[in-house]
Amino acid sequence: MSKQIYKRSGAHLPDNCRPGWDILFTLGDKWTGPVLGTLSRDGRQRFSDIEKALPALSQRMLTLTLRRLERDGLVQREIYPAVPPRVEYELTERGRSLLLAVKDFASWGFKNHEDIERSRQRFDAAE
Amino acid sequence: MSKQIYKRSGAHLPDNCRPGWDILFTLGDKWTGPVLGTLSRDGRQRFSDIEKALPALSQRMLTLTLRRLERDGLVQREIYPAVPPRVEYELTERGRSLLLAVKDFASWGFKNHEDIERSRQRFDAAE
DNA sequence: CTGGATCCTCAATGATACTG
DNA sequence: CAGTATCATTGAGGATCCAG
Repeated sequence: MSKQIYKRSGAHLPDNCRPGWDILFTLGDKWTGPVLGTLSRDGRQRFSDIEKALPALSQRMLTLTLRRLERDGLVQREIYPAVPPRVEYELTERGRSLLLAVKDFASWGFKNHEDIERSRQRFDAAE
Repeated sequence: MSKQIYKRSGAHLPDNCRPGWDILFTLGDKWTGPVLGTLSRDGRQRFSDIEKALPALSQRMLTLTLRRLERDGLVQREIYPAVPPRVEYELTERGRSLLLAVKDFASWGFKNHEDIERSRQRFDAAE
């Protein structure tokens, strides 16, 4: 058995939409977005570079997030045998294509986030 | 202060992408997708109808999920004063437009889920 | 430097009982 | 019927220490 690096899944989704929706469960966890974004913006880089780019992200969560992304074939990991170790990460073709798709989707968020904020404030004020 | 119905947030995201990405944190929780999908497919309906359509969803989580969606202005709630109570839910215009955007994005998932599955199996087998 | 192993906390979810 | 209140579970995420 492989080590469990992730328990969350889209298993509760109806069969007919699971293939499309369960990627949302990957993107929905806390650090997948920032890590993908960093790799997209700054290109191939080392573990410690990503760490520096995202100070709030703990070492442990960076490792886990990268493993999940590697497992899904969104990120490629390359190890340079040396002392001290040197490991570089880079988006795969699939990873880049995902980011393009997300970007289109994110534009909905940009267009609507102010309205949503107003909606939330109205709702909270009404209680 | 309003009752906390949700603690999760995109607060850790970089300022420049938070407006676009934090909707993913709403969609990323367990039941938002199924509930939106049900409302989209079956149209306006009662609390108990949604419950029946999603047997694995507990009453409590349905209530919470609907409140969050209502708070974001994605779902509208209408109460008919009567005994026994009758409450109907329906997607708002904003909710429908979100679903359209998700649909486009989900097509990436449909196109890639088999490759991702294979990638996962390879990764798990390699351990 | 990379990242595995442990322990700990708390938010998300589930289960159950109760009520206007 | 449509919730609310409570209690239990559990898994994501954080902190720290250790190792090749």
